[in-house]
Amino acid sequence: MSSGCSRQYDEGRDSDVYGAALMAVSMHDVARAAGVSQRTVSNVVNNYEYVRPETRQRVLDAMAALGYVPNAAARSLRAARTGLIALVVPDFRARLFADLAGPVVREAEALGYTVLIELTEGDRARELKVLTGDRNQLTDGAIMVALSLRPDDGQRRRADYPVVLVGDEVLEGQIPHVGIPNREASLAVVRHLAGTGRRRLMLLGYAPDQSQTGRARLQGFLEGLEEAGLTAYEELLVEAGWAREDGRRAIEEHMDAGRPMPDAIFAMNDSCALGALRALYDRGVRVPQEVAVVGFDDAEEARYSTPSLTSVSPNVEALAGNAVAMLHEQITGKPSGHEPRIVVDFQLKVRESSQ
Amino acid sequence: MSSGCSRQYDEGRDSDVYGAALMAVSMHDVARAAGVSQRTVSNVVNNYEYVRPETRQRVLDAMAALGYVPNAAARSLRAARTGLIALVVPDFRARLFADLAGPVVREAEALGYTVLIELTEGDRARELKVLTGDRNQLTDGAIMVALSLRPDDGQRRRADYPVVLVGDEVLEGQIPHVGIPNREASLAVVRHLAGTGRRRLMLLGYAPDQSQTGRARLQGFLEGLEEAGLTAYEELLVEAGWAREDGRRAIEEHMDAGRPMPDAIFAMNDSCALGALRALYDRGVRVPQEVAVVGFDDAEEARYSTPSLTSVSPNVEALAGNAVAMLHEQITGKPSGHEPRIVVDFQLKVRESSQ
DNA sequence: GTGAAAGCGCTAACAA
DNA sequence: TTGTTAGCGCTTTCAC
Repeated sequence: MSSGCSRQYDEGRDSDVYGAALMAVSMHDVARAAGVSQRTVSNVVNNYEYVRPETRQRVLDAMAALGYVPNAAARSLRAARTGLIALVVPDFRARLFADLAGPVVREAEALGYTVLIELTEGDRARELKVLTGDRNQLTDGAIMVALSLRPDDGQRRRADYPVVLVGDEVLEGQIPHVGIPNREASLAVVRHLAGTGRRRLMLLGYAPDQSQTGRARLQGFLEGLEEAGLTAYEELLVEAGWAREDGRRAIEEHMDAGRPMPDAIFAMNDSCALGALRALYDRGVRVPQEVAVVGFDDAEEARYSTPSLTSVSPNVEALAGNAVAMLHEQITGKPSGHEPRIVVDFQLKVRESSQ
Repeated sequence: MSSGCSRQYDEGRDSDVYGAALMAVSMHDVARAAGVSQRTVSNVVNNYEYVRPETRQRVLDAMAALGYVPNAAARSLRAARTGLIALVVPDFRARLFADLAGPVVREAEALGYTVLIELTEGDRARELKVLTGDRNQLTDGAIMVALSLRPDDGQRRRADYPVVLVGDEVLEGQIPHVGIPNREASLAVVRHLAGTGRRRLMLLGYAPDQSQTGRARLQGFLEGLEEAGLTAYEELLVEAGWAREDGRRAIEEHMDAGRPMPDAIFAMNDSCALGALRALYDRGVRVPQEVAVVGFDDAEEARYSTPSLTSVSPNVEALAGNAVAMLHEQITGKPSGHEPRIVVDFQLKVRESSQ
């Protein structure tokens, strides 16, 4: 009962078609079938060099015959690492986060990791838990887009749980970080608009107590105005959320209130910009003839809106690639070739809405 | 050396800030600190009822003091299940797949699962591997959107690896499946168009050797025409891919070739429809006055295009919820309350493009 | 209510 | 080149 049977589910396997997903054939079973030791099977599975070809073949045959599949849990337990990394984002509805997932999965796979997804809904407690490693010891590390962390939360970080932050750099210098070139790109937008003769620029999506992202974009915007010798009109710093409805409503209210119109609108992101575009269309304001519109993120719909939307296109592949690479370095403990802080590059995609 | 020290990484932990992510404090350590047996710690961790409150508190304190976090690998190894399920999709760029991820993660979490993402790029070999369970024994099951499987691939399925297919039902009856109401919704679209006086309907995105999805939508389209007593014009069955550029190009070519114009276009999905919309706009064809346009999927951009796009909105939450529930039932081996085949409901969101 | 101990499947140190 | 074996951290059966 004990020596011959290494598993508890030998009986009733056929009837138990759906149960006990794991717990199939073990190395021990393969070893027995092939007439070798478990060690040899392990050697074959892990492509260990010094196995006689004939032995290897016998083991491979046995594996195929029995349908052997290595057990990840056992391997992880032994190796003290799971090969899993978490991608922690607020929400997949936000386009940029969904766009991040593909490249992250691809980059991770190239380094031998599998990616699992956690959704925080921007909840501070959940974001903190990632930082403090206060979850299952399931992942070797995490890439997180944090929305609600505060500057001093870095203190609470669990030292031995690798984390890379993407996006806002709330925890300056405390955690490795891959950022979006918010200030630089905003500057480039203003230069573009000023360079095509626009003089009265609106910043749409401003908020008094803003995210770092918002502040950086505002800063770049103001710097750009100054550089171009343009006036920063207070009534053209328009408060609004960053969703389409927000952009649409803000523009409608602005016009309804009879406030002076800009000749260019720089929205904090594409959603907001597209909402604005819609409002302008509804009111018969021609884009770009009367007002130019520029967004941020280069969401796919920016390319296909009517008119197509000029937008800042951050290098998402670089974002993902750097994040995964930095995480990998933390996990393997290798000295970092990357700086702990990286800002990826961007392109300004000039389209119909600003020409 | 052996009795007092249960871990090999006791020394040098502080210097080893990044290495050995797992392998932290074990139950054994907590037990020793709290002066109880490992069994008791386990009982506390798992909320076992019969633990004296005072003992429980002592254990909890020790856990907090040492920063204990349970080890998922060990637990999985013991339990013969990992609590992980895979969401296997071709690509996250396709809107619907990304939209699926959020609800799947949420539903899964409610049932105690964590979701990990695998990208197939529509590669047949990778899709097959999911079916045959020929990967790591890492997940308890998989939810897959398969693009390249063939009808008889079901044979090769590994009986004890739970899988639910979402979308196309290539493996009819062989694998539990949650589908999109392609035929029914297409029928509803034609009824809507015919009901608003349209007579010459184009189907955009037809392909000779089509996916099941395409065939079902075609079928619903044709049934609808027949029902409404309309003619199915062959030149209005327009071959095209389903991406925006495809839709745009197809319409451009159609017009350039001087082929007769429809008074309504039903595109196979929103991307394609939005491409068509753009082509019509560029050529000065008014939508919906001259031509109505309808899409499929109810992507977010459909709501915000100009004009906003009428579209079929499949119930994605239901899709995700049913898929996770069906998978869970397979995993736990419970008799299925659901049918092995489910088609979710839908809504036709009528917007400006068809009014 | 709690303790002792077996063993899940695997890797790797030690032997041979 | 291959065999033997000791655990990785956890759950759980069997005692007490």
